[in-house]
Amino acid sequence: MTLEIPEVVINRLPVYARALAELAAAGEAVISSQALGELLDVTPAQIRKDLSYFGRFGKQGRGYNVQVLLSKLREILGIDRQWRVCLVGVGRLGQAIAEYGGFGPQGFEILAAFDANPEVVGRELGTVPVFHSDDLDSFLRQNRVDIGIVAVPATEAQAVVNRLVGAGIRAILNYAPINAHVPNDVTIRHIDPVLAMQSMTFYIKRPEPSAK
Amino acid sequence: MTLEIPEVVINRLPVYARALAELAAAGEAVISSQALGELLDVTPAQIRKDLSYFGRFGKQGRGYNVQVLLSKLREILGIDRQWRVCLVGVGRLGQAIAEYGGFGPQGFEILAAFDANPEVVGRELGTVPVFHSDDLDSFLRQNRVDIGIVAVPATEAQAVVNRLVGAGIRAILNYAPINAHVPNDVTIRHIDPVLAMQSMTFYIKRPEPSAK
DNA sequence: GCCTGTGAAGGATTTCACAGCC
DNA sequence: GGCTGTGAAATCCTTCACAGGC
Repeated sequence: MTLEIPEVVINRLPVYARALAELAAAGEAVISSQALGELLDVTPAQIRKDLSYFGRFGKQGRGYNVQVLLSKLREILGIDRQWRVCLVGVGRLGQAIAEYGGFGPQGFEILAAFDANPEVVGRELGTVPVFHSDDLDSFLRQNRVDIGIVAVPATEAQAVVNRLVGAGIRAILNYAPINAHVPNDVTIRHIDPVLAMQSMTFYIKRPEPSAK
Repeated sequence: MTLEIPEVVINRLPVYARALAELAAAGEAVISSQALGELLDVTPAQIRKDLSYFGRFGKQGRGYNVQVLLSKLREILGIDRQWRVCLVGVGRLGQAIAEYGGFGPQGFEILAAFDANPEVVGRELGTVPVFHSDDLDSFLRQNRVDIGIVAVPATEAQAVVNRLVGAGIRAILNYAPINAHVPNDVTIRHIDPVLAMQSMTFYIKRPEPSAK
């Protein structure tokens, strides 16, 4: 039914939602695609087109009601509910993720973390208990987990992804510097600051010394 | 001269480079666009087209010499040299970034970090000295810094970006959850795990309970 | 008068398909 | 025979521009 919605569109919706949440917090009641576009460096036409995939949320002559549009977007994205997350890998990066305060308030609850290192197994990171990696599969069998976060070394990442996928997890946030393979029905996103840096240097490198 | 190269292409090159580095480390001498594409979930035609923006690096009938292509890509991207980086914001996230071992080996040297909190000013994070934010501008005047990393709270991020841009920095890696504005000649990349999570939930949310 | 929603146009990116070379 | 490099075709995405409602 719903004609295929481009992934680029889906990726922009959370940005819109975040801006709307800020506007709501600032007490703004209404915003036009023009004004929202200026806030986000996006053309107004793009915002309107993106939203039109999902319905008609604005009022001609007025714009969008901030609260209404925000709750529509939250519903569309599925961020109007609580999501259960597990974290695999409790090295420095994994610890930072577990103790990072940004997921909880957005509805992503990290239930448990897993690692093979006896130094961390049994500890708690903030409120996140750390279990042994061997217990990952049984944990996933006994608890509903929606999303997996992978923060293990590159060499182990594909194997961890495979275990998560095998246990039925359909969304993975991967911090390991590899291009992990997943089946079509699994969504994966990569967080890779080094790749981001490496694409920026292209633009700032001084023009070639000369023709060679 | 160089006809405009699409940004999507630039963003893929570091991925290719990383895979080639792994292949090189594994002792592979030659790879075809077909085989590289399978490794990376990219079509062979796309790899060939991407590379064709920059030259002719392959041999018909054989494929690409791994070492040669890798060093070409490193040169194209500008990751064949050392880049000087400063970090602004030494909260939990900033500390994790400073102590993260992934940048150094890729040629990104974090020279200094800045924060206003007296608890951290004067300390060292790994090998990174922490200075007071007030000293940021003078530091940037006295030292060549190519890239800024922003890890301050959302409320302060735009102001920090403005200071970096004002000091002549032309590439910024932003970890703050805002859409910072920069002039056209400045490149910015955003690292935002929450946005990544929020775009995945769209795909895993259960089908609507029913028609309403 | 202002601003949305949307077909249609335009532009960008990807894929095809094949000539040419190893 | 295998594989690159590349115009041309196909697809995808963005922007235009305007009818229609507030």
